[in-house]
Amino acid sequence: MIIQLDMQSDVPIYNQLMNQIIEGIASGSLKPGDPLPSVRSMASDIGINLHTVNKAYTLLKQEGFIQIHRQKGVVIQPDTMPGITPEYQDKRNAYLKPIIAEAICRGLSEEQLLQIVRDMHNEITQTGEENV
Amino acid sequence: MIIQLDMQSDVPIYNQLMNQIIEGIASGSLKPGDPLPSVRSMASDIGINLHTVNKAYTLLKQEGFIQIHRQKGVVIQPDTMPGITPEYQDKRNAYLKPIIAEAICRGLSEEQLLQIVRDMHNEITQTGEENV
DNA sequence: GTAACTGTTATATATGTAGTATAACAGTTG
DNA sequence: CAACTGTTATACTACATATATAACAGTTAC
Repeated sequence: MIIQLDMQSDVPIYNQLMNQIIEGIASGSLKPGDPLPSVRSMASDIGINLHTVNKAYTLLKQEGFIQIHRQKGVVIQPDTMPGITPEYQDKRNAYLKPIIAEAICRGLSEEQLLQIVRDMHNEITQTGEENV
Repeated sequence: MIIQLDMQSDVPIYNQLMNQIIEGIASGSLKPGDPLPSVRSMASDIGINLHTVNKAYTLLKQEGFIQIHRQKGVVIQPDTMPGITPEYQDKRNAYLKPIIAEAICRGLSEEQLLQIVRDMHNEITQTGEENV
């Protein structure tokens, strides 16, 4: 699990970290039950503070993507991954709508937009295949 | 042009305002050359500060969605709308990737995801038709 | 038992962004 | 001249981000 952070980005570090772990799960490079580094080692590995990692882990735990045990440490959700909740749908649509609206303004056709989503979907699901 | 703001949202007000104007353009309820309220009247209409509106307008101007004239006031871009720039593509993909990754984790199939995009695309482009 | 690790909590600080408030300037319009 | 326009400057509050240091409670290995 290689974490790449952009310190110049307007996206908060804890958010980038969350996204990369979620992308790791989506790609299959992180499988249910797989361990994640401790907050301290992850923090020193990527050169950030302990609390920033802890914030990302805590939020991922709240959303159900990981489990945190005193004994086993932090592991990718081994049981059932979080499903399609109404809160998730609302949040997803809220984030998706402005992106689609801007794409329309800039002249992207519906089919072009769908192709971008297809490409990105394949890019994610095929990335992890090599690492199996 | 009815602006609906969510003061409890984690999305900044100036950002919500930008998004709604962009959605207005995408839906066709705001057409090239259409005037927008002055920063002061828009601010008092929706009950926020002058500078928050000004920030949204200034950013929309920088991206090319509106024009600001001393004489005519603020109008929707009457000439060519901003196109598909490399910066836009990078930003769009950066925002799109985490959404798709989370959808995959939560068990959405590629086709389900595409259908959501189709639905939202139609929802936006058909909303404005009534207001023509 | 002690040492080294785990997540967790508390506190403090620095920095940047968001939002408001007030004021003024320069240009346009009626 | 009066009333509007966008624009700029300044000041302030509030909050989020990120770091730093420290401690606590539990687990694991020697």
